[in-house]
Amino acid sequence: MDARPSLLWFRQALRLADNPVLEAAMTRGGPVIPVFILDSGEEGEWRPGPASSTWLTESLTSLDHDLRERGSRLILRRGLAGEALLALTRECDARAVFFDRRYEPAASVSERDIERMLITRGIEVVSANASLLVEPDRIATEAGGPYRVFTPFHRAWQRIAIGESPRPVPRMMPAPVRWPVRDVRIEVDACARGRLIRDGGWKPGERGALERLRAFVKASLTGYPNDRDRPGIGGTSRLSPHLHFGEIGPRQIADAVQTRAAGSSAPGEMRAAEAYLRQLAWREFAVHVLHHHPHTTDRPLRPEFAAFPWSRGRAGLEAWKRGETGYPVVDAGMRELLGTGWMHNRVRMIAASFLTKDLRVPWLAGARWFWEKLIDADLANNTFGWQWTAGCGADAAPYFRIFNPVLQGMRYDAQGVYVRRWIPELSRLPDRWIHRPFEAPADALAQAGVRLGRDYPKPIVDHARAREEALLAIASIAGGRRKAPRGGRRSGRHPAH
DNA sequence: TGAAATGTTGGGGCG
DNA sequence: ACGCCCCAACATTTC
Repeated sequence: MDARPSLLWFRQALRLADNPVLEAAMTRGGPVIPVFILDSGEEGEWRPGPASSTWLTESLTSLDHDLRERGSRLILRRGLAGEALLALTRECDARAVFFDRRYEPAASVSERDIERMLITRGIEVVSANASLLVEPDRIATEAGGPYRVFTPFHRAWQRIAIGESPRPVPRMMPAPVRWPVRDVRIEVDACARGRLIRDGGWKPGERGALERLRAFVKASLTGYPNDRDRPGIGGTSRLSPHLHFGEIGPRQIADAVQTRAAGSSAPGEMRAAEAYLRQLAWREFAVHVLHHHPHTTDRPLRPEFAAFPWSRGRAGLEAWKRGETGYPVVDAGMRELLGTGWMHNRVRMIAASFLTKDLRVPWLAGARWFWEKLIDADLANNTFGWQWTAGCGADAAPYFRIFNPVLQGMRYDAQGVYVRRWIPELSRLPDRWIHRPFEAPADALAQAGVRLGRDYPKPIVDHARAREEALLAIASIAGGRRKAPRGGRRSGRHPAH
């Protein structure tokens, strides 16, 4: 057996259980030396923002801790990943480098370059998929191209993902190693826990991810189909940041969910499992689309949207960012984002629809704000979600699908639990008005202690009118095939206008 | 993974 | 008893 060490280059699979990269490295024999490299070049124009970086720091600390429990540790390096890996292979006399594949444009170009460079230097390179049930190149349409519609993608994905996905492998540990070099340094400092992490109740790292999965399967999976769209209820798994950094893998999640469903006689359990797995499919669809259309991080998938008449003003965007649009469910979401680095998915859709359609702010501006503030910021999912909402992406909602923030609020937060949590100044308003304080009679506002325009803003746009204008805007780029919407009346019943 | 406008239906009040 | 109207409820169409 070759006693020369292997480098285990952690990228977005920051875990020790069900990690095919670690498994491959350990199977190969010889010492395994774990390393993480902070290289902004891997991220291209989309460097992680402060929220995501905070999580990463915590996650690396956690991974290092887990490794140290068995006498190993995580080497951290800064700089170009290729150079750092080459230097480390020399310092350790490593013969091979193992890493987890990534699929974002910059990262996948980078890893190909690095692989080629290492091979020319005589280093063996092994990569593996640790992030997806189905990698983006494994699925193609009849015509051999990438999918652009979810439903057929989902069918194809299910055949592969559910049919042949092997059981996850248990937690593995690199054996204790006496480092052959002295100058490798761990720079992960035990920095103060970020406010977002603390206030959001998060626990970055593999242990936190597994706890979250177990709690979700036990307490919330059964109710998932009903509860997942209600932001006032903790009905979602909240695994998104853990998944993004690979503190847990989709195979572990699918296994836990299916095991639960198989062990139950209740028919609802199977339905719940399918509903949740479907969300994993959406996640992988986003990766599929970005992988095959790398320009979509900055440009619409549908080219006709390059001519869309976006609004130029900044005021709407700024009010949206602060959570001061005057539409409670939108503002609650934006404040949840600022306070915890996370936002319920239903509310993400509502808030994104409001920005791109009611305010007609370019989707990229919203995508950049989410990118900066989300602890689960993920290039494929963020890009996909924004283009989907804006109507310019894959399987996009037709542009005329415009969310009504009042109706959405009443439908999914009927008791106003979510709005009251994040907008306490409205908390004494009765349910009837909680999603439309601007329509509440004066005495109801007075009784609740709300002075509109002082305690809570008046709506910055009239939704009914904004909707008409958005429909006109889409008609203007539709090549004259679409007729302009009828009517165009103002609602006439809006106190703020 | 919409909303609003428009069309249809059927029960009940009422002359 | 009957036709007419109103309108809520639901379905369909359109944006």
